[in-house]
Amino acid sequence: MAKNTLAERPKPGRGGTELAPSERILEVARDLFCRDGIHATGIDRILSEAGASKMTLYTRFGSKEALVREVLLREGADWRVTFFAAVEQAGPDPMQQLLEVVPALATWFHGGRFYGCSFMNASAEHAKGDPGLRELAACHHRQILDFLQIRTEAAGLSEPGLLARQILLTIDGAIAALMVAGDEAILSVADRNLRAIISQASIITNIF
Amino acid sequence: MAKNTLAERPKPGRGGTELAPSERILEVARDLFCRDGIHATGIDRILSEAGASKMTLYTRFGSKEALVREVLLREGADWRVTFFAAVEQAGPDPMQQLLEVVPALATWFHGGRFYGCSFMNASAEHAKGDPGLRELAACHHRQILDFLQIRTEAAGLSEPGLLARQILLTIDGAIAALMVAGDEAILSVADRNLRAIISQASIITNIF
DNA sequence: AACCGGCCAGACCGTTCTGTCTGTTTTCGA
DNA sequence: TCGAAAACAGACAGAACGGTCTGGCCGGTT
Repeated sequence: MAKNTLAERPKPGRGGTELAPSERILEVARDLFCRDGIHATGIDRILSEAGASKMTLYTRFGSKEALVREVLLREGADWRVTFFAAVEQAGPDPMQQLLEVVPALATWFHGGRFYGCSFMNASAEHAKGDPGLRELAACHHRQILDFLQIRTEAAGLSEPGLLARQILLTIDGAIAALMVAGDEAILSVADRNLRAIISQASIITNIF
Repeated sequence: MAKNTLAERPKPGRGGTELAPSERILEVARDLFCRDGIHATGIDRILSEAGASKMTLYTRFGSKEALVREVLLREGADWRVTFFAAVEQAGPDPMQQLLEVVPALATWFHGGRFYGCSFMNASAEHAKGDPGLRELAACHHRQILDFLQIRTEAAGLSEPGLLARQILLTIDGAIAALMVAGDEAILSVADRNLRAIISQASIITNIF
């Protein structure tokens, strides 16, 4: 009978906070997609770990593909919040904040939940050039770029837009290399690259 | 009847060169794995496009996983040959060769067969931290690093080992960003990063 | 008290996946 | 010319996949 199955249901919330089933699905899917890959993670596994049923998933999200999309949106948004906060933790000085970029990556990497950039990972395991995926990633990149450019402008560095893109490229490289190699030594190399790029923009500025 | 099926078999070689079935499997698998992803590419599709049979695949390679491994080895080796040749095409001067790194990436990108780094892609769609995959990627990276370091030493740049790693990180970032965004404008940003890094190493050298 | 929307359990469907196996045809060297 | 090896086609198995559907249990609303 199903009389006691619901009574034995795993407690949804720890410490008083109850998460809705669709929310648990989103959280579990995010973890599994990032850790093991999207195609390698089946619906059934997500649902069993989230303690949710298929109906909940398909009424709330519609399809696995739509779930992937929402997971990417959430993961990107959360990443930006965390990353931006870590950078701003360096203090009010924009230059100090820019130099905090690599330490912020280090914090992420050492946090134990580092599986690389979810947009890179998603792109890697889908047909290259997928327009929907490209759009999501472009939106994510655009917002990081804006955040960086505000700092490069405030720091009075030359060509702040270009410099922001240079810094973002350095971040991308560090994330990709960290995911593949899992070696934190890459971070010091990235830091050196970051400083070289910034100092180049500083030198040009100081000349004028 | 199967009397004429083999007679209608697609010609294996164009222009006189006949490839062995296992070779055709390897080539097709490489294309499909890189373009569409490993998990998204089924055995049957590889075999049908290669015009080979399952028995050939499983007697020669043993499993899909082993095929993936061989594909990665071959793809990495071929990439290095092509990339190194493109860099050396710049002439005998090591500094000129180092500056040719980004144009070499541009050639690859515009070649129409650009699907990003196969090691990054494979890592992205497998469990993060897979030791077999890490080893393959580390071997690939090591060989690129050696190639670069020979040039940074020959160019008389300071800390050539570190500089080689800085350049490789720049390459990784450019490849990752190119795969996700598909926008060649990234290449000019990468070129600027490369020059900043090299010029930093030059300045330090010239001081002493 | 009756009801209704949200959720769950799990059966079920058709498809696809990797991998095995049988039997036949081609190829090629002894 | 003959026989072994290689490669073929394709059926098959067992599992997993995404997705649909039924039926039942809840808690909150009226």
